[in-house]
Amino acid sequence: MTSPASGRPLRADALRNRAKVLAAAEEVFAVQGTSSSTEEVARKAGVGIGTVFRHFPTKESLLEAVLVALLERLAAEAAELRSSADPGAAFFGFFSRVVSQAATKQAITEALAEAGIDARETTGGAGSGLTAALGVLLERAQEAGEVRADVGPGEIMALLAGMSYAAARAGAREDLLRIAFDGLRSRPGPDRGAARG
Amino acid sequence: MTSPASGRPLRADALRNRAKVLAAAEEVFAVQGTSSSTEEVARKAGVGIGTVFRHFPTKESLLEAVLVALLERLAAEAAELRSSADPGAAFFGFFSRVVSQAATKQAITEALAEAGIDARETTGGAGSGLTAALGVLLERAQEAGEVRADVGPGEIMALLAGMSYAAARAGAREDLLRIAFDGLRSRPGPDRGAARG
DNA sequence: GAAAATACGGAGTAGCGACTCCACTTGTCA
DNA sequence: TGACAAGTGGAGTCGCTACTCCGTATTTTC
Repeated sequence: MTSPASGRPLRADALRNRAKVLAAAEEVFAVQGTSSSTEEVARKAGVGIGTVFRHFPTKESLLEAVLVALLERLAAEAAELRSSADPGAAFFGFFSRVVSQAATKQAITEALAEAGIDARETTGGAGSGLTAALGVLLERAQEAGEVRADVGPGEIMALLAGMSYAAARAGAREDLLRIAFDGLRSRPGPDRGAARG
Repeated sequence: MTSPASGRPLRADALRNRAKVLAAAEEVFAVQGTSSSTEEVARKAGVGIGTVFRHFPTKESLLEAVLVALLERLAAEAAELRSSADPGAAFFGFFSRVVSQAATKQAITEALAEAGIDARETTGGAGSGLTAALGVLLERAQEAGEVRADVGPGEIMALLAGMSYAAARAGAREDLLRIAFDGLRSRPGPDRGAARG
């Protein structure tokens, strides 16, 4: 992602500007939501609008780049916890961290929701790295008996997105996580038919 | 809401049109999201744009009217279940129903999220009726030992909004509800410090 | 059933936001 | 260091959408 698809590498100043735009976009989208204008991003980055569009030809492509960057960072964090001595704490701690970040950074919720869609369709999309890293954390926590055995990474991604959404709007983050975590820890009992549609 | 704040009651045709607009707005917002244009609503209702704006002077006021109507309907449903013989089934069944509706009707998720904000601030806003009705269902389920005692209506509203969001984007509705319901049923154990931020 | 009051429809206005275009600047390479 | 390629900035275009205005139609009232 540091050189154009066709031809030479980017010029030094262009590379610098690209990074500035990406950073600015991340901040603007995180705080004010993804419907913020491209001009706002350009202003924050200290470049002209033309420059933004040169690097990211549509708003959608800019948004996508930001979301991918967010997901990659989360995936890296998850990967670091892979060999933690306490798999339960690693899993639940990571989950909490993501939700608490999302409460102030709206873009994360959207990234998770999109990645969740990907995960369900098993398309090797943007979120596959996070899904994979999360899968390892999940598996280890399950082996340690800290998380019920009948859930997969896809459900966790969806739960992550849902909790992030709820926490960002209504507060009550800790109460919600308490409920979700107890649900994740509980051994599946006999089906009481409660989830009928 | 059937006569203007100042003066005479609405003319018969105006009353008719108001209802048509409200119904059309509900459908359009539910299916295509709340960023659909007012013109789309007018077309669906079979009236001119001028008529829409005569009844609802801003788009925001139209949206609010739709959301309030949705919340009132949900509150009425909840109220009907108040005297059910099986409080657990009543509570969980209602919860499932709302989430499964929200999966296809985006407006519901937004209404719930707004109501969740209301509920937390104890503002007697649009969602207070639903929060109250839900509170009764919750309390009865708690007395019957079907739901843990340490959650209140506010958390349930937030959970409802979060699950609706997740179910609408990522699917996996039943899996998510299974986790959430087990979390709601579980007796609160010793604090394992998992919900730290 | 006619006058007065009320409501309707939809062309028109205003403003915003994504995206383009090109004269000008900056970096690269021999 | 000069020539050329690459990149920049921001005024301008285009399309979309919330909202207004007013001539016409409908309802109510007496």
